[in-house]
Amino acid sequence: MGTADRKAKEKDDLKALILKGAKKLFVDKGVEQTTIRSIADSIDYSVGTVYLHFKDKNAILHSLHTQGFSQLSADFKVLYNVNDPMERLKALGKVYIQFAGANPDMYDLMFTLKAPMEFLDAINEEEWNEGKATFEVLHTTVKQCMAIGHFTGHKSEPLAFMIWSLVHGMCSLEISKRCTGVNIKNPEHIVANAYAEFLKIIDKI
Amino acid sequence: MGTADRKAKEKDDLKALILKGAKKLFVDKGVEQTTIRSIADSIDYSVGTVYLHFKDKNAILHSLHTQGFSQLSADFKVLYNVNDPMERLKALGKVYIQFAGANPDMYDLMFTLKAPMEFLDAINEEEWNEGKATFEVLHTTVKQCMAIGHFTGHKSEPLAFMIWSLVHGMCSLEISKRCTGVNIKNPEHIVANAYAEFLKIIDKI
DNA sequence: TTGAAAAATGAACAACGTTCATTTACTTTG
DNA sequence: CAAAGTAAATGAACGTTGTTCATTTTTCAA
Repeated sequence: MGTADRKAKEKDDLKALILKGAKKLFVDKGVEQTTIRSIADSIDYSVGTVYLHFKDKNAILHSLHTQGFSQLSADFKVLYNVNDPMERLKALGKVYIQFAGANPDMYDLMFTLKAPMEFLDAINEEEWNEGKATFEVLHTTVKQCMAIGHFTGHKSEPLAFMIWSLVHGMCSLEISKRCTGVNIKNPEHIVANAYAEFLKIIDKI
Repeated sequence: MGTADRKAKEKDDLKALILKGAKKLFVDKGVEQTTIRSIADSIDYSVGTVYLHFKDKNAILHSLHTQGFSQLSADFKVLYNVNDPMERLKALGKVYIQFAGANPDMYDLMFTLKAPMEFLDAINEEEWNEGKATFEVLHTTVKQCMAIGHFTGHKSEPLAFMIWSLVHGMCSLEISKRCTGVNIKNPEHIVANAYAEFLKIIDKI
């Protein structure tokens, strides 16, 4: 059935078009400006059409969140060239921080906002594949560091989670504007400076 | 003028009553259920009356956020008994994590949600006094640790921020449900286990 | 008692996510 | 080719939300 195939393609195309409009609005204006109506308007379709392709707004935000992880994975590609696991670990954090700084709304969606997780709950999905894959990159690197003699006396998984928390925490505090107004001397460099302290530490342990 | 004083007191009383209703709703049902209407209903006043005492919803949420910091400060009081700064630093993180675990919505409001910061922006307030005071507790403790020979080669402020980020990051990931579904072996203990790794580290550096 | 000032009200507004009866477009069939 | 049937698209309508403000009610000094 050629027509059925074409129909299926058109359906996929429209779904992609909706996501494209949603992504542009999201990146340009942020989450709260990304309404179903504004998405529909931006691609010259009605609100009802959006709901023919997405169960609800959480489904759209989950798709955007998945796109964000694709982008982060792409950013991680430069790490393939770094053979020394310790150097790769250091670079990993740096790339992560750069991603968060360059895409604060997307970062929020990926790691803070409830919408993507609510979508997973709604479809009875236990696993968070995007997060799992990303954590695995870090965890693997930590294990490789340990294999060549670093971090003795530590457990790889909690240590990896600690490192994730450390870097996530900095990004989170910055994005939610908790760094300014706290009497920090150079608030604009505090994340970089704090990360530098972390780098000193992992060379010592 | 006795009547004027009484009027002022009644005004303050009603403001406190609104906050009390808001707090109960916030703690019991979470942020999104804490609507102006539900607050007004819970104390048998109309929506308009709420707006006579608070500029907008952000003002209410900012007041609740301040109450949260009062509670956190109270929780910190047990630390006064801990004389050794290193032990106090370790206990500080523990109390912080316990607070976040016991009051996830309040923690979110204090350290993640935009509302309280938007309120400060709206009244042209540059400083975030609640956050500043809390960070100062940590920063002071870190400086005291350094004064007795720990953390040599580190800068107190970025290091303190790094520690804050580390602990905040763990709480944030847990509250936003980013720990489960990531294939971590004991997700229910990951925060405690990761904090244990941190404790090992600060003893080494 | 009265009238001005203060306090409280709740209907109304715009914007949101969401639904669904209706209309439009397309495909298949006789 | 026309008619019937199916799929796609529509947008008005619903219930909530934060917010406003003309109106009503209450308070209190004169």
